[in-house]
Amino acid sequence: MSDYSWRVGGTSGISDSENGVGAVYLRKLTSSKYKGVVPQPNGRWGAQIYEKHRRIWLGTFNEEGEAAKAYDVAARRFRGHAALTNFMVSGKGIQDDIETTFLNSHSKAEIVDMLRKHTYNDELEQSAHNYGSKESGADVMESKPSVCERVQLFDKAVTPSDVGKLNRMVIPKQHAEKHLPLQLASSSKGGLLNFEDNGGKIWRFRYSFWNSSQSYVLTKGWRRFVKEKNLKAGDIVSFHRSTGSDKRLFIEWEQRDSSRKPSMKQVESGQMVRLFGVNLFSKS
DNA sequence: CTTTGTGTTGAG
DNA sequence: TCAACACAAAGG
Repeated sequence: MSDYSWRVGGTSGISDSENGVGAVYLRKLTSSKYKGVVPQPNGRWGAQIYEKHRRIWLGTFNEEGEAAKAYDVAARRFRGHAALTNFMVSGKGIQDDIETTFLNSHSKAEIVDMLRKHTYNDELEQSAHNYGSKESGADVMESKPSVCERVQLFDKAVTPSDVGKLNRMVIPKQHAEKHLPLQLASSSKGGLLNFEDNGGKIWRFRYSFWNSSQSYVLTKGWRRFVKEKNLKAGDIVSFHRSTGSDKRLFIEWEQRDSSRKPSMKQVESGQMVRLFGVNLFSKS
């Protein structure tokens, strides 16, 4: 399938030579008709997506279409359900299908890693199977606790004070009143709310309204989260809620920009064991 | 050796 | 943000 074709109208000279130096493949490769797909010199296809001025390589594929699908998956994970893709249908309603759930349950790094290793479909299928059998007992969530249908409530780029000495995070009133009615918390356990992170770990925060500043805040428990995740001002904290009748809450986070080398700090701070060998956001 | 995927640039 | 291009690094 080495469809090593040249671009239409391109120069025909084919210096097939392999002279030690210099002699390069100066022929133009046929560009792909798919978004996020680039031709490789050997006739295969590479997939890539950009974020924050950086290219994130999604791997190489034999078939152009496979590369395009890889891009689609990444686009969905990086840019949301409405992202422009090659094949997927761009819907805008509630995102509650299996694949969306799967994507929401994995970090960008994990998804990219699966794409590069060509294991995405297997993982997704595995997840789907798991999901289907979740009706039996009461301990099914054991293996993959973070996998369940969820919808995003809101994101917030944490401010310096959110990660500073005040040991609290302000929840924008607009979002608090719409998604986190104070009553929800106070009624249960004295203002305590439980959030589950990607690793399935439960974080309990005190949630209350401060009259002095007329703002909704997460207080007790927040500092621990900031410390363990090594949150820095500008990082994004994302809140989700399960779509089912059980009102489970989820909290995720991601760094503001990848220029601040991630791996080391995250690893050192404990947690974050799910970073893969691949240095997704760094150069060689 | 072959192939990847990064460095880089310039267009949109 | 995006793909084209060249090629050094990575892989076998």
